[in-house]
Amino acid sequence: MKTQNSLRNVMPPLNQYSCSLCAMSHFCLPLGVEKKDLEQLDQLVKSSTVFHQNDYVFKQGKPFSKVYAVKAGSFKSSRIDENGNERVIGFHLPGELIGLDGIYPGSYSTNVSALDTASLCEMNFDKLTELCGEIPTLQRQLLRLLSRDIYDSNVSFAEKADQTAIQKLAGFLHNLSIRYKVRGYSPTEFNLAMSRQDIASYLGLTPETISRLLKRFKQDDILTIENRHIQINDQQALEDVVACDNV
Amino acid sequence: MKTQNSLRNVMPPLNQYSCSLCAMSHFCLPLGVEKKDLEQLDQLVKSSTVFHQNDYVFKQGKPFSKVYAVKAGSFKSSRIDENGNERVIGFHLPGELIGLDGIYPGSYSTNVSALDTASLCEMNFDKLTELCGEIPTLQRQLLRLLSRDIYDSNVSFAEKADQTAIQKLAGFLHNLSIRYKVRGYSPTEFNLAMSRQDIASYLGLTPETISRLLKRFKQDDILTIENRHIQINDQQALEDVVACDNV
DNA sequence: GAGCAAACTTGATCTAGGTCAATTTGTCGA
DNA sequence: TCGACAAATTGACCTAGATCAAGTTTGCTC
Repeated sequence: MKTQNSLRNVMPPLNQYSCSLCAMSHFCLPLGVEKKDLEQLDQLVKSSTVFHQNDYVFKQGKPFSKVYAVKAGSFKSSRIDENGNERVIGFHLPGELIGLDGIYPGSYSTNVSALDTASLCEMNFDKLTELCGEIPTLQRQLLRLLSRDIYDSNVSFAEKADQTAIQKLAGFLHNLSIRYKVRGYSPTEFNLAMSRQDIASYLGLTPETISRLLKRFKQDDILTIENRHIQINDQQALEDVVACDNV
Repeated sequence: MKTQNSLRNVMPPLNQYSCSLCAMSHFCLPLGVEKKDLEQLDQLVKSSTVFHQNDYVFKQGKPFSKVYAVKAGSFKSSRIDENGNERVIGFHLPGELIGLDGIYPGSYSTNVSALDTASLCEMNFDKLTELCGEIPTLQRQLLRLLSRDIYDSNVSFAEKADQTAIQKLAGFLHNLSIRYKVRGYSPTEFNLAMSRQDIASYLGLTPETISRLLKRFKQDDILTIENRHIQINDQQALEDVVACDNV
């Protein structure tokens, strides 16, 4: 049974109410924090709030007070522009922190919603920073996670710059694959939690283009895709497309 | 004399060796920190390292150990891709922190170099985080500054998405103007510290396009520009271009 | 202040990906 | 199981901005 589940990005069991028992602790805030200190962290974490598809965690402009850690499933963050168009900023997988963009302005700057049935841990940010004053390793990890967001956006900003549409899409799929792999899911077979529209918005393309490019990948046997179920048949070819656009 | 200087983005005097005396303390780490605590911060800050045009602060891949605060002048950060092409990530003005992207990977992920004669304060990051454990307001401000980078990149990512070339350029100039204004420089007359090539790279355009668009702005009397000296004649028109592309 | 490389400008042409419009397919509530 | 609405696909066409190729300025070095 375990083998079968690991083929898909299904959720791990939700009945884990402690950081020390959580499967995501190696990606999340507890990384590096000693067991005895984790008890203090546990006390300020409200675990496993469950969300269903399209449920909002928070909306753009809402006063900032908490940060969230993805426990299972996926979330998307987006912003609505003055014309009412949604622009997807990112997708969040288990172990990733959400809401860090709200510290500076004092209010959340994005909408965050669940893409499938998913769960989060909630932490009061003021209490978390207090605890960071007492536990240096926790402070260090919080800073690392903030830095990761900066690092990731710098790298992807630079990479996307001169990429063609097909390179962007190949890079996106490869990135998803890596992130699933690191988390113990299959890197070659998973369900896309997001719509073509979401992917297009995130990559700065149109749904029509996504559709046409996926068709090309299918024709070249690089991947098998049916609706939102995707299987990567040739990971190397996907990487080759990212590296060079003359394919 | 003071009045004349304030018209341009000239550097403030460099002989300020204490955070409590620094003109940028309201944008930088000291914000919100009490006077008595600032003495401790002063002790770990190495002030006013001077850089000349094209001098590197650090290069991509160098082990992370320090963060830097811009004291005067401007810096650019960029990444070099596998083909050797430079991609500009951002421009940094006084009061902004540099190097925060290095915390997570443990090495700097960008090249940072001076665009003109400029100066920095250096801080050992481990010592800084230690001090944050003792001074909650300092910790809070460090977190706010990290969060600002995330916030800014989210917002600009979303904004640039559906913008035309002229909207991006108008937005860029308007943003520079605002940042100068906040820092007490003239918002309407300043020198562009960066080349057309740098602007193009940052906006995901070509130098040719930048050149043609600046010409349009000149023809429409929205701005006067001679080489790198720029004067914004109609700030409102600039904002109108950003808001709507049918101009 | 002469010489030269780098930065910038200008014009002509081309194309990747957007736009618009018409189907087709999938989903979900009653 | 049906019906209606949203998501995805497909095709025809178009345009913003890239590319390529000269020029022209600027500013730096000796």
